[in-house]
Amino acid sequence: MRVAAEVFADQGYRSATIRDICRRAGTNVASVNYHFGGKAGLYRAVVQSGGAFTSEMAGRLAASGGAAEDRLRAYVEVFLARVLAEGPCAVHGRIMAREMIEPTEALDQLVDGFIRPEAEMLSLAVGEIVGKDFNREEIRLLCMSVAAQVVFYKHCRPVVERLFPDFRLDSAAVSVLAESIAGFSVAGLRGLRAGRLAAQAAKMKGTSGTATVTRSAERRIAKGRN
Amino acid sequence: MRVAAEVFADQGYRSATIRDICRRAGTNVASVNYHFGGKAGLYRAVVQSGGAFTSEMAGRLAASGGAAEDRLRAYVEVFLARVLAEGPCAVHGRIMAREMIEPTEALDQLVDGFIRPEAEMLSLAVGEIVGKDFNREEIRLLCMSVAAQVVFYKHCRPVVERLFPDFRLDSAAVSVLAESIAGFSVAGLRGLRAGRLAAQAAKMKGTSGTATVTRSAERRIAKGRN
DNA sequence: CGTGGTGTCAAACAGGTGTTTGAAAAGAAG
DNA sequence: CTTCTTTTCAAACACCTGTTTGACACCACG
Repeated sequence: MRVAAEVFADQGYRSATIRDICRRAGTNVASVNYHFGGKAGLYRAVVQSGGAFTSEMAGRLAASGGAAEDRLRAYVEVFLARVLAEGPCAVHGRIMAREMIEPTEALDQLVDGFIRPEAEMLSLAVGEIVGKDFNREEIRLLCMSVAAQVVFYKHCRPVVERLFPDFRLDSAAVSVLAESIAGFSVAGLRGLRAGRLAAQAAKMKGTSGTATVTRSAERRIAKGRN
Repeated sequence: MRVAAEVFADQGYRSATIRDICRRAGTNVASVNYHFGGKAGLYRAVVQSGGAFTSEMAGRLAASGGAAEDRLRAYVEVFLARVLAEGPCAVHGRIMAREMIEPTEALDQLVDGFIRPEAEMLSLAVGEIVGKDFNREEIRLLCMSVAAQVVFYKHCRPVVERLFPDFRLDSAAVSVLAESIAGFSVAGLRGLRAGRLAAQAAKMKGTSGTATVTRSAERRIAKGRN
């Protein structure tokens, strides 16, 4: 039921009431219990119904082909467009955002079915950009740094709107936003790769390395971490 | 009431029931209406009660003093520590996270009282790092990219835990996490600054700069720096 | 002792929740 | 048409929500 997806999307599973759903859908309250076995069954059906997104993502990412940086740019673009999409075709993204904050049993299947494959693609691209000198845990953190920038505008939109009332997210703004996120991320990954390479070169030579590396290394040490 | 803050923090305003709060607190259901005038009054009192955090943040940021990159690192560290803090002293952060997803009237005062001053500090640091060639809107986006990486681990923790079951967030992990976020961000901001400078230099020389050209120029710069 | 104010409590209230029920309607098969 | 299954519907059910109520205990003060 489309209206059920809509209501679940912007009210959350707990706050949504089947009476509201049925009133909007023009049907009876008892019908959902008859066809789905209850509110939970309806929700499960809604969650499982949205499955045309991963293929779209995979398609665009596969089409963009070769260069890792282009794949990352495509990832940010597609991911952001889906997450910020308006209208009825965005309910799946909104439900997923809801699930992240108020997890139900549906989150597990959502993670395994949608999020994990995308994380895999992102991880490959990030790994290529930073090079072989980063281990799996480091790459994992960097992937989350990239993905975080996208979901931020989904999860913190109320705060952003209050903080910058003139900040609008029309389709043009989404484009420059995607470019900003992708540019920042690519620059960060490249910079980290360069820094790691320089640090390794310095270690091999036994010298103290370039100015840039020395600064961040000194900072790490002088920090006196507790 | 501390237990009220606790319950509000991990149940949300709507799902939390005053009966549950009062049962845990060992008091009567009517007392909250007597003292606070209702559930909303209790919540307002709880939200306003947590006000010792901004000063701590401001103190550490002021103490770290001069270099913009150090201030950014301090920002990430303090922000992340607060956001991921466990125990009773973290309820304010958790409530703020809740407010971002399910905004109530309390969000406005939360934004003006806590978030805006921190955003101001972050904006200053980011502006210094990227240099004068970025306008307010660009810097704003970059600030959100930095902050996004921190709040990500708050908002998407359920997803992260399901995606990487071995990913633990003890205090040691938080330290390396902060270092990863800060390092990635600083590298990104530095890279963007270098790219912008190179693009401007190219434009002054009369060469036409499309996005592709700019990107390759960034690449040249990033490689040339080491 | 009495008195008024203050805080606490169990009970009740009015409204909303998901679910169940039993009857009525619609449709398919003989 | 009859019979059977499938679907729809209004009403009721049991439970939970925030709030109100009126009685009861406490306590300083006169």
